[in-house]
Amino acid sequence: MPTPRERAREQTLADIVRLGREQLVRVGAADLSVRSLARDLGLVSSAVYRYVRSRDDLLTLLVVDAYDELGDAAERAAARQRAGDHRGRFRAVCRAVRAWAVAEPARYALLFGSPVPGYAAPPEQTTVPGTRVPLLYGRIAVAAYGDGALDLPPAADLPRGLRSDLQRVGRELAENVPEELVAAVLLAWASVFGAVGFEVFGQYGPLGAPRQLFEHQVEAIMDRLGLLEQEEVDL
Amino acid sequence: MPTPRERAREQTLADIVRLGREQLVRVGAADLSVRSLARDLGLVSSAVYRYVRSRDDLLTLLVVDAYDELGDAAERAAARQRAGDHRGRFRAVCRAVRAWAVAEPARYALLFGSPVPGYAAPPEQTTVPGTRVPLLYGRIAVAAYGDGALDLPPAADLPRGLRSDLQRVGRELAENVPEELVAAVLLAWASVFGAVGFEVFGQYGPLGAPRQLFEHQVEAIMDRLGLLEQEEVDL
DNA sequence: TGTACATCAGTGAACGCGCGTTCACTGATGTAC
DNA sequence: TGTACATCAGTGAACGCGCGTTCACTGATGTAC
Repeated sequence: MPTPRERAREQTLADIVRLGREQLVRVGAADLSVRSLARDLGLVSSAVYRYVRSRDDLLTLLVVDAYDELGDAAERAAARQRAGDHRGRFRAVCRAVRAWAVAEPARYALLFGSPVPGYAAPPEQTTVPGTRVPLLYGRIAVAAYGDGALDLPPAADLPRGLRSDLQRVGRELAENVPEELVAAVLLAWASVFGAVGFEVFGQYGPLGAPRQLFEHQVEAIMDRLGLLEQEEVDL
Repeated sequence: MPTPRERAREQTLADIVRLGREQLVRVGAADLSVRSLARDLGLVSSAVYRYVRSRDDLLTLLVVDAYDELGDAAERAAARQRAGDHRGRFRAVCRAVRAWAVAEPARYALLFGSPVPGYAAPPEQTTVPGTRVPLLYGRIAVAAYGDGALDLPPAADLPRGLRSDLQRVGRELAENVPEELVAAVLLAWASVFGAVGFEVFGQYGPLGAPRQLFEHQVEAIMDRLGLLEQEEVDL
């Protein structure tokens, strides 16, 4: 049973995240400021320090918040597809990622753009939310592999250091995940975010139909990952 | 025949770019400041305005400088390979891009990371240097296509808006460039920079062998672009 | 070739602004007897 | 149930800092006659 004081505290903390989010959208991570957040809250600047140890702490809060919102959107999108439709699930995740990024360019930039000068996200707080999307891609690929719906490229002979990296990541997904699967997923993941980043950060220049380009790219990425169409599997 | 005054002016302008570069490396684009650059130059802050109209102007100077250095490195790397070795040229460009990005993370971030808040690069100054690398990829693919060394995916039926985008880009490369080639190059380009960005901005987390991963990814990207090995072409 | 004038790099003061963080404090809320 | 004490959200002043840009100025360099 929370006391009124406790409820007020949680309310204020929620306000801090909400208004911090809005400020992020307005001015970007580098210009995010405790004082201006305090003004938005209707508090004196020093009061914010009752809730947040420092500006870096505030940034971490917003990083985790953003990763979680993106992760939620991606996982919800995947869950809306039939479990066996691996290609549909992969596609849905890509669309969710792009939609979130286009709707929230400033927060996308906080997560995947330049590091904020002088700030390093503390891994113990950001690693778990930050790996939700890549793990989701990995689980989709593993499920497809289990169903014979993933056509991996022939095993290349990889150098030792890389093998052990890929094995380590693979073990976080499931047992006996082939290294080539992990490598293929990492490339697909980087390709999706490369395409999204180029669109959000304006590298494509004045392209008329960015959504159509992305749709086409997602199909190509799935083809190249070896993710088969349903009918190909049924054969 | 330049007067001493003119030579001094050029010298100072060069110093501004050089010290601006160093400051970018130290503090990042968002914290780049006219006053601190003036201190590095041994000038009073207002003196910098004899050379640069504003802080945004200074940023543009550094953006162009960085695009040109990257473009030079990529073009030099390509030129060092045999003209007919398309795969070798593509690989060399990727390695040059990654090497530059790893050596110059702050300048890579300026070009490909989050937009600097409140700053928009003027297209009339940045478009030409900014498109050197993608055009280079495009030219390599076109040359390979001409030699029968590019195995394009089957032509998909693309929506109209996307077709015209791809045709427009294709026309900047050569005549009669198939749309699928342009689409494939755009994806390869985004994939390379997606992978480089993930490495430079730390999305891969503590990966032991990032260079080896990248090497492997470049081969996969070339395979998936349809860029054939030499021996495959000779057959 | 020498002189008068124009150009322009660099100065120093000033404008108005915002920042993160600390600290002693007040007064309302919560708790133990 | 009532009272004494402890907790803690929020205040207001202060610290020391840095920023972009303008402006009237000085004095050296460049140019036209």
